Amino acid sequence: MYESLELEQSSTVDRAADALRRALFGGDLEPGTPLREVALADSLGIARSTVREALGLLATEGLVHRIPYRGVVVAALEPGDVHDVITARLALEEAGVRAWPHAVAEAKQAVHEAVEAYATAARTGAGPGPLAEAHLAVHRSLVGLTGSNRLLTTAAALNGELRLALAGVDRRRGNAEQQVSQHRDLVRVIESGDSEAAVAALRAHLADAEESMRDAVTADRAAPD
Amino acid sequence: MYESLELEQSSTVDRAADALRRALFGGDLEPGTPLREVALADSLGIARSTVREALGLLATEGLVHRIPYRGVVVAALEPGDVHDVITARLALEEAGVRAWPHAVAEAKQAVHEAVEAYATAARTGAGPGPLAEAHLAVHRSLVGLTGSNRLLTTAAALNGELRLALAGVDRRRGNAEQQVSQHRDLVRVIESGDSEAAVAALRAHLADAEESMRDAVTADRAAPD
DNA sequence: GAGGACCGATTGTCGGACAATCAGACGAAC
DNA sequence: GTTCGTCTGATTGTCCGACAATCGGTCCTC
Repeated sequence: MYESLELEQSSTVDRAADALRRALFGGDLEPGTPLREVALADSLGIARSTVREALGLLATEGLVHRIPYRGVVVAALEPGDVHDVITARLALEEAGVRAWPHAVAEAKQAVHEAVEAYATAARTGAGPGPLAEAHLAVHRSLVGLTGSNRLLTTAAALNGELRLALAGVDRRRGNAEQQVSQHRDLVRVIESGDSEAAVAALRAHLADAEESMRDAVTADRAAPD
Repeated sequence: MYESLELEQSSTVDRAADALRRALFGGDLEPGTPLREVALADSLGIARSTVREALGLLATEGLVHRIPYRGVVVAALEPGDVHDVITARLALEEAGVRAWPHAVAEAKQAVHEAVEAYATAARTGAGPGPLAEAHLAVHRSLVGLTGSNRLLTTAAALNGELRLALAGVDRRRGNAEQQVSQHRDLVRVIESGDSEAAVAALRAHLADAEESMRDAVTADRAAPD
């Protein structure tokens, strides 16, 4: 009885980390901007040690970099990082695609739901942030096909690193509907059961994504408005 | 000039985390043992806040679990976790194996060196700890074939979770030489260029490993000597 | 202009303090 | 006898203030 009840407890560190994440994804902070501990502490109204812990969290997520005795700076996605992350994502999502035939029904269902959520987000004209989130949720659902929670969490971490840059890409392209149909096609190929074709489609899709993202990153670097 | 020079700076947190890791891998701590902050603090001769940060590190590595207001306990590898970790490792190493034809020469070289190091470790009768480390290094070198640093770090994290249990397996089996030759065969198949055969061999190898590890974990659970 | 000594700013670590929360014991009420 | 409230001790979460270590930059000397 009462199995569905749940009460999430929120520590101050978590709330601080959330606030910082929102600020990062909001795009107010340029990559390279230093995050001063004392300034954040009395800006958030919490102690410096708590800020430190929150920043440590973000650092392990790859959203910021901590340099000893120099402080924490907003992570900048180098072009080389884009390739690294995309390679990693390909490995994870390819594993998911290959696992489709043996995947549990819920995981398959989750893929469809993620695509539909992405479609409605695009149709209703959601902002760049939520749209990017819905997009990445589709890719995460592919990883979910493997059935490994650990792969899912690493996929989420990788997505976190990309979320900022990806919002820029969507803003730049603005062809959300086309993006959605491209993902619909991808899922259709996956469902067909032809693993090799599905992997090839995924590879092409991610190669395309890498190119767009690399352009976005270098553009940001050239003209950081 | 002087490119080879380097001076690693060690923070107190890192040294504390290392000490705790050694204690964990040393096997003195049973899974489920609570790690009290104040006790560790004056046992290590450092402040409690520093201990907290070090424990946070280990928690993100999955070596310990932190329960709010309850403390951190040594992580216990449930049988379900074994499957989860092995599935994740299979995804990563399979990606590496498939990348063999396009991998850079250094990465291929690293695989051979890892196997040789494993062989000498087995031949010279290294202890269970170093032997397990050499074993896992071989598998990590496979992930290195993908060329993605992020995949390598997640592989390292997954290996960390297994290191404890794996030492138990090697101790139990004691057929180190046979294990080495099995890995030699695996690498030979990978080198052959037949990706499908290589993946099949890897899958069989990991399935075998999963079984051994599951047995070891359940045995530890039944008789935690 | 190269090298060295200072300086302000920031982080890393420490120690102590207090509130929040937990597990367990104890006892009262039905 | 079970359930519930209360209490208590232990432990963690958070805060605060302090100081040493380290960094980047400036100035000064030669």
